Amino acid sequence: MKWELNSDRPVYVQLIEQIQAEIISGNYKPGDKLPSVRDLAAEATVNPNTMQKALSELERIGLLLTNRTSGRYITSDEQMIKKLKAESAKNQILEFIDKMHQLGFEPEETLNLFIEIVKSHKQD
Amino acid sequence: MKWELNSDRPVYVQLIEQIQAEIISGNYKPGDKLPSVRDLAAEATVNPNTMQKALSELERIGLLLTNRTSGRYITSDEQMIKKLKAESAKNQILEFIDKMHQLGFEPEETLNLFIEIVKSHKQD
DNA sequence: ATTATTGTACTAAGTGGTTAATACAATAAT
DNA sequence: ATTATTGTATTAACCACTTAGTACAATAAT
Repeated sequence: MKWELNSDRPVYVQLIEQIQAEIISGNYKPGDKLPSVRDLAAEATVNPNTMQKALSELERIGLLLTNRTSGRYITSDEQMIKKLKAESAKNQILEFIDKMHQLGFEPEETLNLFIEIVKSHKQD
Repeated sequence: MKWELNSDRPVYVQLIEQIQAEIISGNYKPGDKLPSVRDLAAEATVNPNTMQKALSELERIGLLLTNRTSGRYITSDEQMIKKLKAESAKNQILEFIDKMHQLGFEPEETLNLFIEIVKSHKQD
């Protein structure tokens, strides 16, 4: 797993988002075992405490489960993941519409611009 | 002007974004005079230093101009604003596509979901 | 000339996130 | 039984952001 971290927002929040995205997108499958906190921290070049903070939060949400010393696992609740995926997508879209609206674009214009850009990117 | 601030990210960054959006969307017109730092700070219930920091940055970019004691003004360079608007929109769209891709959606799927949501929101 | 308003600068204190270093508890592996 | 690996907890230090309070310089308004 490759990590993309910057200092714009708390690192632990970015870790949460990226691990969650890996689960939602299916790169991490339900039931998969995660590397240890220390390994994950090393991989992301982050302090173990910071990684721990992110994992605890994901556990609180229910996306991860801990088996004391055998490690941490992705939830096997596929329904939950599916639901989370739909929710996340909707939130992203609404947030996007809102931001574009703040810039002065109505949804129709936004849609047209979006189509434009997708087209021009296909040609690459 | 109404302000929407949270503690997720530095306040001064959010101030920059929101003032910039007001200019781009045309709510602030080229050449318009801004309220004083103190007034803006009071309006946003933020410390004057924080507002000052945001305004300085916008000035550095060239969006604002200062006339020592007569106050601050929006740039009259309409071309610059227009350009910024196009750039901002494109960045928002690319960022959005990227986030959706991280969730496992290809641009086509994203487009369909987007259309779905815009439709369902029209019916409100 | 005086006053009020403007932007600007500075210092001190508080908070939250991050790193570092260390230690402990539980258990899988041997 | 012993060892290694796991998650977890604690303490101290550092840094960026924010607030608070104050002060100064320039100039528009009077």
